[in-house]
Amino acid sequence: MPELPEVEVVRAGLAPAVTGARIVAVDARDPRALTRHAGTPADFETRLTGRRIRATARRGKFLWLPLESERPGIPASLGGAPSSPEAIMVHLGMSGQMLLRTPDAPAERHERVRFAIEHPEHGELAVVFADQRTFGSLAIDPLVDTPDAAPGGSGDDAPLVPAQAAHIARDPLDPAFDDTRFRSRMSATASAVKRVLLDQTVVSGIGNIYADEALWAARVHPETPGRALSRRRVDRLLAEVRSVLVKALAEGGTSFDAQYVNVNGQAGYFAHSLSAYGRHGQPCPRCGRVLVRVAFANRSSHFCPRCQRVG
DNA sequence: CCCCGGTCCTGCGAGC
DNA sequence: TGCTCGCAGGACCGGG
Repeated sequence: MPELPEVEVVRAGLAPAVTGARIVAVDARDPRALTRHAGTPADFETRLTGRRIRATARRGKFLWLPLESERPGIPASLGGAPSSPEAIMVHLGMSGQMLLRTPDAPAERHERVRFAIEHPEHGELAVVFADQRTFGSLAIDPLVDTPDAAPGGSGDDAPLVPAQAAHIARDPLDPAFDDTRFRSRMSATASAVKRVLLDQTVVSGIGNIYADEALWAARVHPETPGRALSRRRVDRLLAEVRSVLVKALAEGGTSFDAQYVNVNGQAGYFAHSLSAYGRHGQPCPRCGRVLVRVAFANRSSHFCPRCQRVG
């Protein structure tokens, strides 16, 4: 559910509170939140305590907090050897939340990890990772150079990306997104176009909701083989992908239930603007035909059988 | 190599 | 009214 717009809302919400803040304490109370962390929960806690957060960054649905390279207490200017760059990697999965709370705030219902931070201007805060379905995870991950030397993602100019996200394509709102590569990947596959949109190595940030919305807007049937789309149709689809992501971002993302919320626990408004997703049985906003839902790749596709045809 | 489908997890709501 | 079961899906992995 958290797709690009939702993760960007979270990143932008965290940015002013965590940029420049020092991590005072870490409580990794649920090891299931650290399944992608190479060490133990205790290792996660001790390696982060005392570190300073340099920035916030996002590529697709992956969010990370780059850390200052200086080791705690030993500035590089005083001869302290800088550690190789690393970041706190965050993936919200299906139901993960990053919440900003007061230092003494009671535990959240599905709280997994809590950071106590101290910001030079805002003072003490708690950053809480809560996650009902436990598909989300945190990790300390080394940062590696981007092959194209462009910034690793939105929010940070450094040409660095977490190793765990290095294989993920840039997202369609990234200025360094490669349209040509996207077109060639699409035209080279027999896979259904929707499967390609969901493939994070082709284009990142799109999940089931925005895939269905973009396909509806572009009048493309989700099962159309990628290679059956003309260049013109691929360009139109990519333009609609960008359009729907930008609109959703402007409305704070899509919230159906209490799962997706911003850092203050508030819902987004884009659910009211959905044209196809979750609207099966209701008329197509464009032609009036009843929208349908069909099983697709262990999830569902929602589309208009009149506006969206294979081929 | 390419493509597809199974798997993890928890809470909710539809339906009996 | 109370229970059970199916569904929601992001990313990864293994089989065909």
